[in-house]
Amino acid sequence: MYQLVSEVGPDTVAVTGLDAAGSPLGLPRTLTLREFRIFVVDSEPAGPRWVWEDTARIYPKLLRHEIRVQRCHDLRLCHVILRNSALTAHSDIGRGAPGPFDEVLSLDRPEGTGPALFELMDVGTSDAAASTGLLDEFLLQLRAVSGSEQPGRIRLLLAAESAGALIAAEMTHAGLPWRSDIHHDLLTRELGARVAPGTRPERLEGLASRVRLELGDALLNPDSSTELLRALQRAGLAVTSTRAWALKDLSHPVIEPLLLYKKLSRLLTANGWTWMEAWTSAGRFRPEYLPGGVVTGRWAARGGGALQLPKQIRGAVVADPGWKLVVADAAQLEPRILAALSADLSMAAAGRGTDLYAGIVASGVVETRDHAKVAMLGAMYGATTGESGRLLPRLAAAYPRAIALTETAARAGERGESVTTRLGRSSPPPSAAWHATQAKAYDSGATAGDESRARSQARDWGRFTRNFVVQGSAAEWALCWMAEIRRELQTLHAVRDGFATAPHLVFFLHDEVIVHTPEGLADRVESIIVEAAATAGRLLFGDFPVDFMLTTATVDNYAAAK
DNA sequence: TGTGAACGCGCG
DNA sequence: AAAGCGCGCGTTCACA
Repeated sequence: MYQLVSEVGPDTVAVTGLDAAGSPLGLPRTLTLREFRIFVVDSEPAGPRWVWEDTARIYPKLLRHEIRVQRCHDLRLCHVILRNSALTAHSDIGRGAPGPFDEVLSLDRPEGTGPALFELMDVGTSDAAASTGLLDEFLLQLRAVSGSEQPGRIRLLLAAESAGALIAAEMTHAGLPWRSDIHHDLLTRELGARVAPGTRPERLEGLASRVRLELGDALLNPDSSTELLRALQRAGLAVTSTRAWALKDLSHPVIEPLLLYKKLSRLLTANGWTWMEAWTSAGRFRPEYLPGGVVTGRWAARGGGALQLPKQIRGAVVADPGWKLVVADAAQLEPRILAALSADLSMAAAGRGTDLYAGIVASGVVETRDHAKVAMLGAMYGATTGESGRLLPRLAAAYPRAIALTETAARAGERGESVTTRLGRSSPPPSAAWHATQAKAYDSGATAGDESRARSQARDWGRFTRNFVVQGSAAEWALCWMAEIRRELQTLHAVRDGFATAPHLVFFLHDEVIVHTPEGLADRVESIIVEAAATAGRLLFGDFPVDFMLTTATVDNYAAAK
């Protein structure tokens, strides 16, 4: 049922079989990684769940030893969920004093460095003690789940979160196919020939000179927002910021070269040659993903800006010869999630078999797709002004259940309460400073300033909780989608096949995945991805009739996907 | 010389 | 004045 794995040395693990209740079936066995590899291959047909402290810490090492597992339970990630979830608030984990699992150790330490959690547990460092520390935590987690009001949901969430951790490590291991030669050519074409770091390539320097000339300031550093703002104001432009959107509609000869300078300067500093050498090697981009890195349950990434990969350079993501990239993104994911969360049949119907925003237009709610989109985003983000604010009443009239859900979440946040996603991830409580500001507004001596500060801060938190429910539930859908894709991809090839021969996930961006696959399997991969979206919808929302539509493309390079 | 805030911009 | 959510990262700039 379960196999509890603890690291007891650089190349050894202790493994203990557990029954469904978490009771040990024997004593821990200490195995070298070579032995463990054989053990895993022999055990996998029985479908065990491998329980360990921290996937980000142990699994990269296993992958380097060609060890892959189907399922795991990540104690670190699951602890965070159970500790905060309203569904397990009455469990020992929910109520207990902070322990070693409340430290966010692995977020700050690269893989394989620093002590394992059990070493901080003050239980001794023998193999048995290491296993005992993890087992105690696992038992607490099992009890928290079984004692929850919604054990099915929280159990699915823990499984999905853990699957995500496996996928993240596997994606880093496999890497995103990257053609440095194409990247280099693109940089050279856009910026000019490569020059030493700290200096500007020819084309960029030319643009900087034009900006200086048009603003009559020969010493201006266009990278300094302070200097730039003063120079723009001296030139007679009524601006208070140098952001591109604030400049784009102004009529002045400096604007065109300045906006181009900003665009290219960003390319150079964020994804130029320095980035290429730091983050790509041997034809792969290997970012480090951080599952659970965002409070809502979205992933974050560290180094290389994996989740900000600009469209500008996606042409460098190219399938290997004889392979294809299957790119899929969930169309209008968050509004569909909102429709299902709120059981709003009208909104679900608007998205059935079609672009959801187009469906809103077809229902006569608003006139254009752009209006439908800006109104929906405004409803989910809490916009009150501008076009979005003006359109909101029409949306509320057409989709009262959906809009009521967002409003209810916002009001809860304004009162300082937490909100919970579909599967049971709860928002963090506001800080002590937040409560202090609220309390101050109710003091007898409160000033108008105290009151408006408190109101504004309450609304800020309301916008956060309003969005938390939708963004967090969408993240859960995406994790289930990806876990299903991963599981089904493995039916396409023998279990022993590695990343060099079998289709595998190589990229994930909130509501979008890329699978790298041998050309001949691309059609079947695409079907798997589409079917997995429907499965994820059923896992979260049962029979509620909401479509999760995808845009899919089988391409040679990522830029061709959109 | 190091540190952290502010700014700006990339992604969803 | 405030102003729609969530992130990471590079640069500048003020300050210890």
